[in-house]
Amino acid sequence: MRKRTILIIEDEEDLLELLEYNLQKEGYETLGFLSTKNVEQCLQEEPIDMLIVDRNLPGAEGSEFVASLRKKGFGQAVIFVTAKNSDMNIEEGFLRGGDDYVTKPYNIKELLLRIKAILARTAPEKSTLLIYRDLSLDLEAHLLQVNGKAVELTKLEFDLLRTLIENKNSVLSRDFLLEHVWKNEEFFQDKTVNVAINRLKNKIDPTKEKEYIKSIWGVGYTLC
Amino acid sequence: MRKRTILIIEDEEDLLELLEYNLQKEGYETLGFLSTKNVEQCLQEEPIDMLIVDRNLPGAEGSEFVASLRKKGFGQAVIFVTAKNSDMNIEEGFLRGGDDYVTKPYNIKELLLRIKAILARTAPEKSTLLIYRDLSLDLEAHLLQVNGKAVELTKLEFDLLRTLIENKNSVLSRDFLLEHVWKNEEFFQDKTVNVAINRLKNKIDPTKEKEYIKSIWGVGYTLC
DNA sequence: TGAAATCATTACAATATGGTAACATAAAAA
DNA sequence: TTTTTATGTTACCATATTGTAATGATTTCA
Repeated sequence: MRKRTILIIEDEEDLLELLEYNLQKEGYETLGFLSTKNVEQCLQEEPIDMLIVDRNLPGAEGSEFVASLRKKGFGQAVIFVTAKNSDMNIEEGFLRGGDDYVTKPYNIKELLLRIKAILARTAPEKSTLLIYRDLSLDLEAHLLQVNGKAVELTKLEFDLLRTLIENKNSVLSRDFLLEHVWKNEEFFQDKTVNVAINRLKNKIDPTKEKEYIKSIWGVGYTLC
Repeated sequence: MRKRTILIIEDEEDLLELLEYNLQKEGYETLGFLSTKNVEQCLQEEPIDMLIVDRNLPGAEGSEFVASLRKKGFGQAVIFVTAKNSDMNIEEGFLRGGDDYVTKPYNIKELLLRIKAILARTAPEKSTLLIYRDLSLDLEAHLLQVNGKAVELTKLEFDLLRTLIENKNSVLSRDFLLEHVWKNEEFFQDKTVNVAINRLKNKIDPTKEKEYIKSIWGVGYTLC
């Protein structure tokens, strides 16, 4: 399951750090910014699920910034954080596209709960991620990450690794693999599997330090 | 547009009345209840958009009642109202399916804003702008801007790009695209997709500097 | 220890797949 | 109508992928 990513804009460095620490402890990815600079670019490039924005930023009003994002079509949920507490300000925050509002000094536990509630509504998650050790296979994006780094696989290699992970506690015979990955056991030879496994190994572990795939003599292959 | 209907459970009659008055003034339909009795029947019969629930009801805990509703499949947004203010209680409210939380004595203006924000989220009007990197697709105006500059697309190209952006984290197979863009998978060939993608690429990135669309060998196409 | 079986690795050739241009046809516009 | 535009199809070529065979390494077991 992909981690939810939360982008935070907070000019007080201590507070930003503290917030990131707490969010990471809860299992979120965080991206901290001390100003609105570069935030838009980041939104275009990264899959952000939610923003936490201080309204009192040096230079720009946080809520104005969010309003401009909304105009440009960014739809992510936003929680405003602020020291201000008058009606006027709360109203303005909501009107400019905020989903929730927390006043400083805030209770971190409450903030976490609000985040959870909002994410449950706005980014209902699909679980297309297969994880094995530091391998993560995104079935929809057809993407493999090894220790966080993207590695390109061909369709065959991808299907092969997927089958291995889906059956990570079994040794898979070559016949099994031919049937499930190649879909046509009779047509191919056992050696074909050898070569494919070999190619896969080289791609996911070119330095051969990690030993993901083990061959069981006379039986087949398994993850180890 | 239909008025949004808010169901309120609040045992203090004065407060209930005041709240209903304020909500109606804002243009909502309201349904007031002094206890949880009959609420479920009402939910089945009326199109309710949101519930506002006092947690301190005589007899039942409001949050328990909501939890039981959730179990039965009612998905409406819930705002809890309570005099309590400890972490414990806030947490329990959220965990049991609340979307927001307001403590008495609450500021009616803030409550109204929270209602508005939550309704916007739970019954959203769909955004007319789709963004991907420096591509912005205006679905209503049927207009594409690449880095702020208008680019003309045919209907097919537009639908294709729209589908790609709407599924920007997935690799889309040619079959999927034929089904969703051409609407008739069987009638067309896979090659048709190739050519259409190719034409689209040439329009949004004629100099081939930006690489918006990537083909995944043996799988399909995706934004990158 | 040594032969047989199994497996890893490499190189090469066959095949599948994708890109692109050209053409054909249908639909829309003039 | 003619002209333009949109879009499906085909053909051809480049390239990525993958099966196979050959060779060398490793494991098993008598």
